[in-house]
Amino acid sequence: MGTNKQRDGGRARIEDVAAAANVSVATVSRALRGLPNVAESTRLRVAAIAESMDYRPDPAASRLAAGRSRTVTIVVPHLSTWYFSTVIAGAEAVCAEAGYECLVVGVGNIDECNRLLDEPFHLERRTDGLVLVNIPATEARAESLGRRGVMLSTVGTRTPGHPAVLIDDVRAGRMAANHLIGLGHRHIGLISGQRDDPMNFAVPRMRREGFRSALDAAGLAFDETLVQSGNFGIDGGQEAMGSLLDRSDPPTAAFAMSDEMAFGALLALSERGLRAGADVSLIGVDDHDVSRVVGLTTIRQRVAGQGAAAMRALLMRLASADAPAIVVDSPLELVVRSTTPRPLDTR
Amino acid sequence: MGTNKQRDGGRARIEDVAAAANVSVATVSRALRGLPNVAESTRLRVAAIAESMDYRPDPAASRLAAGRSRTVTIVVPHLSTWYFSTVIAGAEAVCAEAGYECLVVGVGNIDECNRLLDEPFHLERRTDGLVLVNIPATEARAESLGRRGVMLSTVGTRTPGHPAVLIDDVRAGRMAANHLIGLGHRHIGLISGQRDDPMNFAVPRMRREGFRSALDAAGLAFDETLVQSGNFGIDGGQEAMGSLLDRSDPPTAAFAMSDEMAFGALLALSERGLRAGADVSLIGVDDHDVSRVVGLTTIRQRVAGQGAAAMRALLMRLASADAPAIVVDSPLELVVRSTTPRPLDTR
DNA sequence: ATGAAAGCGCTAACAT
DNA sequence: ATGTTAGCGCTTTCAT
Repeated sequence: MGTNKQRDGGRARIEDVAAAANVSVATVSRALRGLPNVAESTRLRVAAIAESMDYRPDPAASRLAAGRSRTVTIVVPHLSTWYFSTVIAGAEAVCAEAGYECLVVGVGNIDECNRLLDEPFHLERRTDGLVLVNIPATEARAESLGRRGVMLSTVGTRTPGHPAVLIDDVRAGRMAANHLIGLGHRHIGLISGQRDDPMNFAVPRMRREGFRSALDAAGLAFDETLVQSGNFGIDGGQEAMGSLLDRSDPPTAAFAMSDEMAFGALLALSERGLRAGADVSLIGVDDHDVSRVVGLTTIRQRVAGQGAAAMRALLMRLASADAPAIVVDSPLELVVRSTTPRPLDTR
Repeated sequence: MGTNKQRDGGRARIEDVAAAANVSVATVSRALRGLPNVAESTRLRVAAIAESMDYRPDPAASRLAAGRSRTVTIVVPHLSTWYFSTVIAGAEAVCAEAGYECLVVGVGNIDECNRLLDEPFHLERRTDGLVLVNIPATEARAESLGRRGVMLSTVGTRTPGHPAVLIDDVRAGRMAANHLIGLGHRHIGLISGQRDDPMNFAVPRMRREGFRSALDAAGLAFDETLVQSGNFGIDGGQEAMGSLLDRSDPPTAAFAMSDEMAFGALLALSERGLRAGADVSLIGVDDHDVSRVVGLTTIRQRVAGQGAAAMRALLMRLASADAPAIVVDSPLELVVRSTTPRPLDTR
């Protein structure tokens, strides 16, 4: 009765399926992966038998033999931030759907981040592709990854030749400023991300540029001293808004570069007995889940959608290396809430 | 000159290191992994050479040969929720520290979840262990995983024989209720998670039990009609609080089982022109990042610490299968803010 | 369309 | 303390 090496306790191996189907392991491998040169009848029979034996290829074996891992890695600066966890959620869903595994790694600072990208040996053969979220990858680093067979896709940054999902940050700044200007504000504070944050310095710069261009267009002066920087979280916003409010001529409105910073700004206001909307108008960017709770006006972005789009672009390139490096411009939308009321003294 | 099989473009293999160090591959393997029976001098030399060649073991090869993957998987119901993403952040940090990879999978509903656990074939050989966050695993499922060599560790649920990180949910409910009672409230609403949510039905039940026991101890009646259930997010809290407020005799205070539910409750209040603290007192559970922004009194739990602890327990058991199945009781702390002011009419 | 067989790079059992 | 060698389970030429 031929060799019978099937293990009892263990799982079925390709060899067991091959024996049960009376074909070679090569045929099983081809049949199950939908490769050409397998008779349709054979493919069906093998698939049925594999199914009945509950066979799953061992990923480690398949990786070793094929040199690809069917795994992608999402790299984010912070895992627990609303923005990043929402991007991850969007990306992971797409990833799972496609049968890929999804590794996630948080890089606390720029050094960790560069170490990761500079020594692709850590990644090589371990992951087929990287989704970088707000992680700047120089062209050189990207190219070195590419040479080692690691595909790239980014959210919030752009590396020429690789797919990217972006928002128009300049426009975001302009939309926010225009909303405030339209409400009659002439003295507007800017709660900015740190310009020297190496992690994603471009975002603060661009949103600020948009902000400034809106002021220009409205014939308003851009006052450097009304710009306060901090980290992108609640603390950063709280401190920045604190500085603005403690001026002798505090602004009548402020644009915070993220909703979390705006939350911090709210805190700074209430510490001083001031109320958002009534005393100072406030607008953020993101549309954080909690923004509607505090009535924060914001520039909404589709965060989960961005993660999903970046992952989709990556998987497409994994499927065929010469798939185009799509660049997605993710939509923005002004959501008006109570922190930017219509001016009472108008009309 | 011996055989020279070293590839030029590719990465170094163990064989290349062995050749360069004039030892066998076995010795390299032992030396690099810190196994016994390697002369210290040899270990040092091999390590230096491996370092200089920038050698990293191919994880797939090592997995295939060793049968272990040095990968753990974190399973959560939702990836983007504050609670879950914070647990993940805590766990991932520990994981990275230990040189393990960290897979993350979100299971939308109980079916997906059971499918995952019931067909460990997906997991087997793919992951060494599972950190289940608020995912109930029956003893049978846990045992079947164990037989297949997948270790288990849980957060928020407990499976006998496996490490777990828990809070005392009964106590959380009691602490919250006692705080409100101490403030003079006698008519208290309960904004509860769904009792029939199969995902983690035990939590609502236990917090409710603690809530009830505090009422009992204070000689107050427990009014079923003051319990409103909803999902654990903002929506759920908003609807539940809405129902409570629309009663003819609305409660003077409410206990929401999560801060996000409490955020929803705040929304319900402001929709009706009421103010938290002034009109209705409110307490939550978690100490969400944003809670201090809205001045929410809450029962703080150390969420990232829970993820870290669960991961640590898992890694310990991975290191030696007979490490104890630690059960951690994670601390709780009342944080009083403005939604539960001292009663003005007292003293 | 199918099969045979040579690896993939490492670990672990056994030998020395 | 070190070396030899047989796999781990799959993919992929190369035959047929």
